[in-house]
Amino acid sequence: MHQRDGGPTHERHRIVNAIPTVYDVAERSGVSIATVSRVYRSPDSVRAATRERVLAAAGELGYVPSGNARGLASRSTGVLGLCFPDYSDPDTLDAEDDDAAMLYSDQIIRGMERAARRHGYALLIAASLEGGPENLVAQVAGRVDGFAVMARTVPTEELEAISRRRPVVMLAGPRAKDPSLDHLDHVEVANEDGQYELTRHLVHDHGLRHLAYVGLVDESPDVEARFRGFRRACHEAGIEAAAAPALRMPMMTQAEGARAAHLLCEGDGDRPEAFVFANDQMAVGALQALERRGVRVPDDVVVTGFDGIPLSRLVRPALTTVRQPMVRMGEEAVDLLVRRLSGQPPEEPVSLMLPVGVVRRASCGCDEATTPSTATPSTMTG
Amino acid sequence: MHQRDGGPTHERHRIVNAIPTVYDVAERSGVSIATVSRVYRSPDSVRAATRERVLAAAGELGYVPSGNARGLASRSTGVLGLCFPDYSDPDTLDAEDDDAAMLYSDQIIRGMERAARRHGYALLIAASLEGGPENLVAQVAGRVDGFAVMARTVPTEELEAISRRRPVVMLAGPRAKDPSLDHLDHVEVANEDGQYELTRHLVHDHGLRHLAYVGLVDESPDVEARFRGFRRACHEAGIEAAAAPALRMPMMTQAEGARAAHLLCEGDGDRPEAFVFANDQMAVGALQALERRGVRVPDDVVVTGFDGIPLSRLVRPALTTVRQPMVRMGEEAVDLLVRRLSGQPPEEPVSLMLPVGVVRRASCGCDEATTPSTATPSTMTG
DNA sequence: CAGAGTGATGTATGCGCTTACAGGCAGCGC
DNA sequence: GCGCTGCCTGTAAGCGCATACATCACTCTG
Repeated sequence: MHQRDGGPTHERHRIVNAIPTVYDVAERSGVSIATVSRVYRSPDSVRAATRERVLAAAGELGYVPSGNARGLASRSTGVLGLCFPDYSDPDTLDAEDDDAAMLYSDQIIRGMERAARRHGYALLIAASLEGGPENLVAQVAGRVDGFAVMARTVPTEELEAISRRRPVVMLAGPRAKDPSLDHLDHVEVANEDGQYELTRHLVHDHGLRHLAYVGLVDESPDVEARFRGFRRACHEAGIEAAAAPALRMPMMTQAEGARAAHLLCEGDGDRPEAFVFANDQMAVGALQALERRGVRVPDDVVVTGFDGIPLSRLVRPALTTVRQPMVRMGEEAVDLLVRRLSGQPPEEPVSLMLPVGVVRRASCGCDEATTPSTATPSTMTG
Repeated sequence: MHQRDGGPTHERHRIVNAIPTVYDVAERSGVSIATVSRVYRSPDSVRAATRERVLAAAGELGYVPSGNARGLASRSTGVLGLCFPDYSDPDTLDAEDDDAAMLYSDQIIRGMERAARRHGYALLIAASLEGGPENLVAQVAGRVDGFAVMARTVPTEELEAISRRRPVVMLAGPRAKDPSLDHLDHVEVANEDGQYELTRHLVHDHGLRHLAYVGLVDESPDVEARFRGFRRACHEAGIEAAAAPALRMPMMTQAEGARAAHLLCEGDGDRPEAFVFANDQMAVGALQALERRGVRVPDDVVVTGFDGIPLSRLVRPALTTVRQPMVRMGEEAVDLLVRRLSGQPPEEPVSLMLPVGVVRRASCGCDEATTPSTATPSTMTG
């Protein structure tokens, strides 16, 4: 059936510019397709002379093994995937926030790519189009051995169906709000503890009592966790709600951060002593807005962020923040996937909570040189 | 041959946790596999009632079409690829430069991902491991419909063979130093003209005559082009070589930038009036080093960068630089690939040179508000 | 020198899907 | 009533590779 000697079924391969296949290489080097395959899969099992002939023919033809065929026959692709949300507005390609917004998912991509490569995998990435085709996950899922999904990127039910049959790890977000997904591996960071530590630092070490939390976007479990940490620290310090209000912003961009800064400054003279932002981008925006208003940081007001993006170190004053190990998150995700792929399926789902570190810099009044402290590393299973 | 009724050949599918296939869905919904396939490929060609049944069965089974099988049968994968160099040192995971170094390839990834998604493609990325397996390209090439390669990521001959049969576009670097690759599409930015314009700005508008160029790494055609632009501007202004020396650094990191700044400051009192860096990272490193030395920018010395990374806007003083449209570069690459994939093969190779823009900010003595100028947009074919 | 053992290669099948092509079955005009 | 036309569905043949198994040419052992 697969003879290459001019049978009409393979006429296509006589077309000049077709992509060469094992059959072409086999014919040209005078061996069978099995031998060609072996040259690539297990070179040692082929006599050296034969191998050379085959490789020479392959080189002349520009032959590259088809990943599709290989994957189909061997039932594995050697590719891992990542689905992440596309936060950016496609119309504001060169806008300021566009670049900055990139950092979070980029670091994860980088971490995953790096770890994947270590394990011999490539990485397939796909951002979910805002209101785009739902089949995104399916597209990815159908081409990879396993994949990671950033929280709230994919409809729960779809994810549930897919994840029944292949390894999926969830990134960020809560452990598994939805019980139908609690069999998934999961990687998150210690959002609550990190924000708790940072807030505690402001209260204890700097003696601040009037704090404002900014960035409580609904539906973001990460931000909710951070807010819980903030409230817990306030509560423990005996600061009542009135002194620790929260500002809910619709987005977490630099522009919103600037807007929030203005709002807080115009609050009838009782400006909070500290603006505690839910992420670095907003804090950076606020820093710039405050500079324009002539409000000095940290002398007049303390500002903190969350994430530890590179910018946070470079703005002036440098931003006190909580560093998230985003690259590592990607790496851990890949490690989990690889473990699932090589291990026996019946294994307990794993949930990793990566430690975060409070980074004390100038924007809270600390010296840049101060040693960072580490908050609550923890790993749990089940 | 493909009956699912218990023939021993398909026994595997009776195993509990196997990944479901068209056969399983077909059996469960009482149709043939062709109909299942049609439900996904051309839903309108299937009666609504039948479609529902099939989708219901698919949902219950957690069925996802195999991208491998689909790709094999339809001879296209719906995936585009990118091979990029991995500049980062794997041992310095949390080092400063690690984050910053990310920006260049990341922006391209982002641009490609975005454009790919617009065209219905996913993106497969793979960094070339330093001294790693050569088959990287092959791995990618075998799984995609077409791909982009960042300059000097892939051995020429390998690329030549592969690119004979499928679309490849080259990113950055010179048009095609190697004539065996001159059939490739190519996207680059106007490095020389950008650096020329920037240098000219320093000479004409700020009256500087003593400039030092930093970052002439050998083997980087982009940096070489920039240096040519620098020299051309100097030459035209009648500045002789002695007044415009060049410092060759082995890397283009922030640390190297800082080192370069120190070297230039210790040059026996005749410190240059301007440090012209080949990229933003070095310039940012220099900025910090100079601040520590108590050298004021731009009052004591002017500093400029190249790239227009987000940091450049946020450091103080904000960095005068040349903005490269890196995201757009990725998008253009994808557009070229898509065009090749949908068009008739016999089409002239295309070379795009994307325009860059001089961004005048505080580090050269300009106000941040100054309007950026644009250097030499151009597009050529052939 | 026969038979067992070994290494290199060929043969044949199927991985899960797409897609021409072929059929079945309505409704239509004649 | 008959053939025709369209619509829907089934049949079957690969897509390019991996791999179990068969084959073949030798070498080795007794």
